[in-house]
Amino acid sequence: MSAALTLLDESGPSAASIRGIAAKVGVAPNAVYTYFPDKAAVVKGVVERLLGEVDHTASGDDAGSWRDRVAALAVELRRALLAHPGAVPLMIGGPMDGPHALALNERLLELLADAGLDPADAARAAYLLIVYAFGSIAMEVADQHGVAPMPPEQDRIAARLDAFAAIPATHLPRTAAAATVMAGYVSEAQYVWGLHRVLDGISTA
Amino acid sequence: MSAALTLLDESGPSAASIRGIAAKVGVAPNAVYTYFPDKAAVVKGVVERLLGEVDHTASGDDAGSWRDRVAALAVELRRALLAHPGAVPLMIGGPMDGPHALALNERLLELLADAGLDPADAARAAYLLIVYAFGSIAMEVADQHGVAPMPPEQDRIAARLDAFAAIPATHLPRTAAAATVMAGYVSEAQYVWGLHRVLDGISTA
DNA sequence: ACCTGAACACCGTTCAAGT
DNA sequence: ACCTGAACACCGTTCAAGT
Repeated sequence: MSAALTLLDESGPSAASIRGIAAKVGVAPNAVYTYFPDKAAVVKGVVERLLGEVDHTASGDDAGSWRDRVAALAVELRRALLAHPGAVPLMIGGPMDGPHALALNERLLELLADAGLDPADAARAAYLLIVYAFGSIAMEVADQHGVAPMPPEQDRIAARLDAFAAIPATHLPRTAAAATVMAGYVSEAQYVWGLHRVLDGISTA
Repeated sequence: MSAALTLLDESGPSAASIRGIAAKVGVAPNAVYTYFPDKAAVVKGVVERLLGEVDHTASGDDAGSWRDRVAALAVELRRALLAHPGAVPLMIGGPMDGPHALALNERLLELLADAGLDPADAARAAYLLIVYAFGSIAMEVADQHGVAPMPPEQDRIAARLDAFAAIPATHLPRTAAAATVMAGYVSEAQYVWGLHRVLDGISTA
């Protein structure tokens, strides 16, 4: 059942309608209410399903430093979420308190405890990392959804350059220059760079 | 006209419907299409209106360090957005490329240039700060919208404690402990703490 | 230019009824 | 328990028509 849900947001961008799901499963719209009390519950199910796709073993059990392991987990999270970009906007819509969300948080807290942070600092640092990861991924999806079905990265860079060419360089000189700079970066590189700045900040806490 | 838009999302949480707006203005639903081509344009207008509410002078012209000025701007941004919590989910829905969004970005780049960052680092750092601020505010709104119309902070802390009391402490010991820790923090304090960790990270770049 | 009434193809959700 | 048909109160959007 919930398998059909993810199949749906693969096809449509924000076509996560109850009626659409029912049609895809080949059933009447109201039959969905046998399994879910309302649409919010369906969305929650999709979010949990997606978070379950995150491979926690990506942060190896004894691999490198705690920083590398946190970074690997964050990159794996991004990979899992960007596999279904249409579902990403649904995550920030409501609180993430399902089992898979909590398991991810637990894993993160373990890694931060290994880093030597006391529980209070680890709690705040974990929240910071989660805010950064989900915020970054959500903005990435928001900035690109408009061009049709997922053009390759190099084409999107060109599109970004075109879009920012309209920025009035005389009135907003720094923004125009920054746009040129950012257009040269691959999204994942920016994500990883920001992640390491956050990790730097946490290390000083 | 756009004044009526913000008035609307003050009243309703996500009642930003075209028909609802039209009713509030006392006009037929389709009359809205005289001013906006479609709903996306209306949303864009609301977002821009809200970003225009940010007081750029909050980061004083010659006050303290560049860090204090960036922090003041970020806190002012949070204040402006949380004044209309219902509109926050609309911001991450689409790209923010309006005049006020660009002006905010320009101001941020100025402050980072004052900090001595070269244009390339300033561009990436500005994006990181924007991701953090909007991501943090969006998650803050997402975590609390469910309890009716904005209970005071101290009540929400109690609610958070109740919500996390259900966390299985045996299976997720660190998450349970972290939840207790986080419940003791005021949202703005966590926001400012994370902001300074990000600023620490930027300083090391 | 600005507004209306009426209609189109959608929503989420409920209710009574069937197996 | 699981599904259906029919209906309710909504959406965003279009179109022809009025001033």
